Amino acid sequence: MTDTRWLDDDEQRAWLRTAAVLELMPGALDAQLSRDQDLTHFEYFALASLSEAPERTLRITELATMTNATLPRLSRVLTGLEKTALVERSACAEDRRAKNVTLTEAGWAKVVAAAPGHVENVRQLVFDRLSDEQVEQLSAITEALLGELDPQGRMFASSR
Amino acid sequence: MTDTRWLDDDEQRAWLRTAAVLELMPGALDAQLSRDQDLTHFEYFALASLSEAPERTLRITELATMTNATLPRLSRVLTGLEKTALVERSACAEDRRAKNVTLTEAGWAKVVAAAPGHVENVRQLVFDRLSDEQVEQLSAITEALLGELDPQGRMFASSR
DNA sequence: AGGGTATAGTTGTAGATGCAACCATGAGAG
DNA sequence: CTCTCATGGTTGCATCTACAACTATACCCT
Repeated sequence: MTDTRWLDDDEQRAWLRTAAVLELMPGALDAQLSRDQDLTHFEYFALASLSEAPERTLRITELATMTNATLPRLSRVLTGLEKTALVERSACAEDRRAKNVTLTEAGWAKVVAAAPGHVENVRQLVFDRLSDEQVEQLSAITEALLGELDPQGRMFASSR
Repeated sequence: MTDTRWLDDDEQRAWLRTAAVLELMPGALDAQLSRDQDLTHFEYFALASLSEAPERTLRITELATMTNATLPRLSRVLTGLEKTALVERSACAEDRRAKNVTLTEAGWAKVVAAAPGHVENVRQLVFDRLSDEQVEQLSAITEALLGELDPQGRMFASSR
C-alpha cells in the first residue's frame, strides 16, 4: 500500500470538468432524440450501427459488443424496437443458438429521419464550440483513453 | 429547414471516440467504487460534495443541483445513505420547507477511505495516459463544452 | 389578513437495467 | 457416442430512475 498520488491542481480542474461533461452529455443527447424522434440515444446508436452493417444485419451478440450493452439489456431493447417494426429478429443459419437482427425499411427510414437533428445537436453541443485544433486534440485524447477503457476496440469494429 | 451540415471525417472520428468514452467511463468509475467501497459513483460524488461544504452540510436542493440529480432521485439516495448512517437529514431553520443534509463522522471516514482508490482509478483511466499538454487541452475543451451543457455553472458552485 | 402562485421535499407508479438463473445449441475429450 | 463445459439468448427479480401527484411552507399582491 503506497501513498496516494493525489491529483495536482491542473489535473483536478481537468477532472472536475470532465466528470461534469460525463454527467451532463448523455442527458443532452437523450433529450433531443426522445423529444424529436421518440428514441433514446442508445436505441439510435443501435439502429445506426445496424444501418452500417452489411445487409443491415448483425448477430445480437455482435451488436451488444459494439454498443457496450449487456445481452439482457439489448434483448429487451430489441423487443421494443421490434414492436415498432424498426428491426426484425431472425434465426441464424450457421449457429442455431444465435439470432440475427435486421434493420427494416421502416428502421432505415427512422435513422434517415433522425440523423440530421442528431448531428445538428452534436454540432451545437460540441463542434461549434471547438476550434479545428481542439477537434484534433479531442480525437487524440479520447483515443488515448480508449486504450484503457476499450483495449480490444470493441466499440470500433467497423471504424478502424 | 436548411441542409444538414454533416460532420467531416475529423469530426466524425472525434465524435465516435468521444461517444465511446462517454459510454464506457461511467461503468469504469462505478465498477471500482462499488467493488472496493460498495458505493456508486453518484453516491461518492454526493458524499464528496458534502465533505467540502461548510459544516459538511448542504440544502438538499443545492446538493441536487451540484450533482445534476433530480430531487426524487436524490431523496431516495439520501434515504439509503441515511440507513448506513453516512449522512443525516435535519430541519432547516431559515426555511421550514427545506432540509439540510450533513455528512456524519462515519460519512467523512467513508470519503477518506474511498478517495485514494478512486483517485488511483482516475489516474489509471485518464491521467497516466495523457501528457501534461493534453491535460491542459482536455481542461480547455471540457470548459468549452460546459459553456453549452451547463451555462450557469451549476455543477461548479464551489470550484469557480 | 386572504388568495394565488411558486418552491422544497417525499412518495406512487411505471419503465429501464443488471445480475443470476435458465434453456438450447455447439465444441472438445475420451 | 456421450459427457462436460462454453456460448447465445431470454426471462425473473431486485434495484434504480424519471415523471407526476401530493403536502407543507413561503412569497406576493391587493
